[in-house]
Amino acid sequence: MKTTITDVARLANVSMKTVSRVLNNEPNVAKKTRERVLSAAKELRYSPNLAAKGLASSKSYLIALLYDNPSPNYIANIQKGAIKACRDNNYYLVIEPLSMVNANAGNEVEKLLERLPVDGVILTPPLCDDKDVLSILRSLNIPYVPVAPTIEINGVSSVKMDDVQASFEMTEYLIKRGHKKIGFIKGHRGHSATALRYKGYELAMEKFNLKIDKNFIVEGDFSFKSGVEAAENLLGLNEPPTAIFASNDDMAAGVVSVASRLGLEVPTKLSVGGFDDTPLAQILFPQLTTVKQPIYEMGQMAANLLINPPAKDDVLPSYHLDHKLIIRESTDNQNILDN
Amino acid sequence: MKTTITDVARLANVSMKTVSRVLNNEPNVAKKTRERVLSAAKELRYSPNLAAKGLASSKSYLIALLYDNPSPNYIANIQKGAIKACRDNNYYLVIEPLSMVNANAGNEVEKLLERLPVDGVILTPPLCDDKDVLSILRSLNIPYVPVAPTIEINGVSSVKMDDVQASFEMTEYLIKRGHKKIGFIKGHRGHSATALRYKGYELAMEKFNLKIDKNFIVEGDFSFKSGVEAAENLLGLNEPPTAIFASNDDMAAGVVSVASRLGLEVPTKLSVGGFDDTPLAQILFPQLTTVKQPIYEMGQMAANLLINPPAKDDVLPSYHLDHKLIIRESTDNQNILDN
DNA sequence: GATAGTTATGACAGCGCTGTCAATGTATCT
DNA sequence: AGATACATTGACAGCGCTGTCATAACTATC
Repeated sequence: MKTTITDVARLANVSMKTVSRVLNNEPNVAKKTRERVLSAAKELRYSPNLAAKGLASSKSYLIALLYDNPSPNYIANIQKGAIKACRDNNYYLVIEPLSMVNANAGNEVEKLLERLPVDGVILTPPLCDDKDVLSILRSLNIPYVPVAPTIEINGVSSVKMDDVQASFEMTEYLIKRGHKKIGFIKGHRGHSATALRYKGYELAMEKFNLKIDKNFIVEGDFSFKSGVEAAENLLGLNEPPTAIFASNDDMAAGVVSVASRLGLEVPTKLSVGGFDDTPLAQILFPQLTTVKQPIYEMGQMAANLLINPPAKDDVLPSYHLDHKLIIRESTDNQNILDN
Repeated sequence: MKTTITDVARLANVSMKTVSRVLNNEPNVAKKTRERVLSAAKELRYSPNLAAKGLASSKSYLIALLYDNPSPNYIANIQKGAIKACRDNNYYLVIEPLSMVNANAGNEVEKLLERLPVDGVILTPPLCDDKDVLSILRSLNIPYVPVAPTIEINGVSSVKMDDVQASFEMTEYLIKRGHKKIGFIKGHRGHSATALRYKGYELAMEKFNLKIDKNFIVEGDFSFKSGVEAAENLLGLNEPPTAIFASNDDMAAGVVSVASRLGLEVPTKLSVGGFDDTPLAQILFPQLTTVKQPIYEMGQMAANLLINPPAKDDVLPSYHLDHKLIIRESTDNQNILDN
């Protein structure tokens, strides 16, 4: 039979309430008492019943992760991060994939959350910018943290990375490797990262006084196929770029595949940079130089913000987490410098 | 304020218990009463409090998904399936990634489940074959369903697919397309699917009286790299195969990449078959003919078995779910037939 | 119309915990 | 020492629901 708080109380010779105090790290318990309770709990292998705690305290110890993101890799990492934070705090993560296709994501969320009284919600893109979902959450009075949102919301902290800076670094890296003619493949128009990543490229080019050739900027849509088309476009130019920076790995993979077809060896004849550090980046030959987003960390931070909310009177900033430039085999400079 | 069962009872002019009966589809409620309660509940937008239900009924309405699988794609699909089943039954899914690396997965599971009294656990490979985990589950008396387990457990139903049959079908398909010299790349030795998939290949070859050239069977380990090596091996033979069936998509991708490097056009000069239908299969050029595992369905079935367990006196079979041969661009027969 | 059998309903306790508030113990200050 | 503050503890109700069991309202039977 499951041991209850009463058992522990009896063994430690204190009241239930005191046990509860100890187990929840409440103040005002004598050191000796605390130890006695702790050892009793340990001896009985006591662990509290979540439902009972939840009922009594009207907390659920549950965090929900809402997402509608086609990338399993992204989700998996967010989940891992969020789980980490939950474990560290004896919370649990429930996940709820949503599809915004049928356009009533708001409704779905409402039904879900009315039944399951979670203590907080993590919102991933593109859900974090969905007005319906946001207003439901507000009306239900459920705390939430948007991950990488496009729009900032007053009084709500969010977690994000610095796409501009990351993109800047990749471009700068290519430049420092000797490249001057750097093609850039933009992402999907609708996606907020698209503009930011291009901005970073622009800034780096400007900083090093490299003029941006209009022909070197091609529009993609984050798909492999669009990468292929963009690469054909870029590499078919009279004076093709010596490096191509694609705004995500899938498109970079497309570039690599075109280069291979054209007999253009990567990285000796063409450097290729990606973005995201998807598993693909390591599967590819050569392995892709890319930017690792702090996805895991964002998940962790988001859950943490929900579990241990900053005091109300604090500012509620957006937390920027660190990305990382991952240098692999698809970028190099040998030939460029020799030319 | 949240509406409670008492509010509904008052509005419908019945007792709480009757409301409870109606809402849980218990028998012995007069039709009129039922309708009255239902409309009252609807009017008040009532939805039950899970914690309270759980406490009173000692059920949690929570299913846990335990996994330690490196493939985000696999996990994402299992999750989606399990969530579907949960939603249909007003259950929720909590996920718990585990790492067996530190070898005390059993311990971790125990701690987790002592605290969170879930109603059932879904186990994915390789966790579903971990003796420690299984024995913990049994001792905690928590129902569980293994997904694609290697070993059968008495009295426990599991869900799986028929790897042998799937592999047979792929091989048969290649044969019917005119191929006689079919290379096979095996998977990782430790993985149970490895032997099964090879078995299917063997059976198909036998059925069509094709003898299996030892040189055509190469060992891989499910990684892209091993696919590359295997392909170099196979395509370097004096009389190379006209088709290569790799036991997963990553290795098949390796084959495609080697073929492309060797100027061997796929599928006109070489057909390539994969297994798993990962996202990679569609990213690749040409897109991969492969086998789609019923991952989603397995997740759904597993959750369903936990939520609505078959009567005890029923047999507890393993449920085999249907895979599907997905024919894309990497297999063809034109040239083969013309030769 | 009285009896038994069945169906429909409600009263009430209690699941295991925490919040509130009152009671006690201990330290500090005049 | 007595008063005041503060730290420590416990009694008790009640979170929102369901299980149990008693009761009421029917139906069927003779």
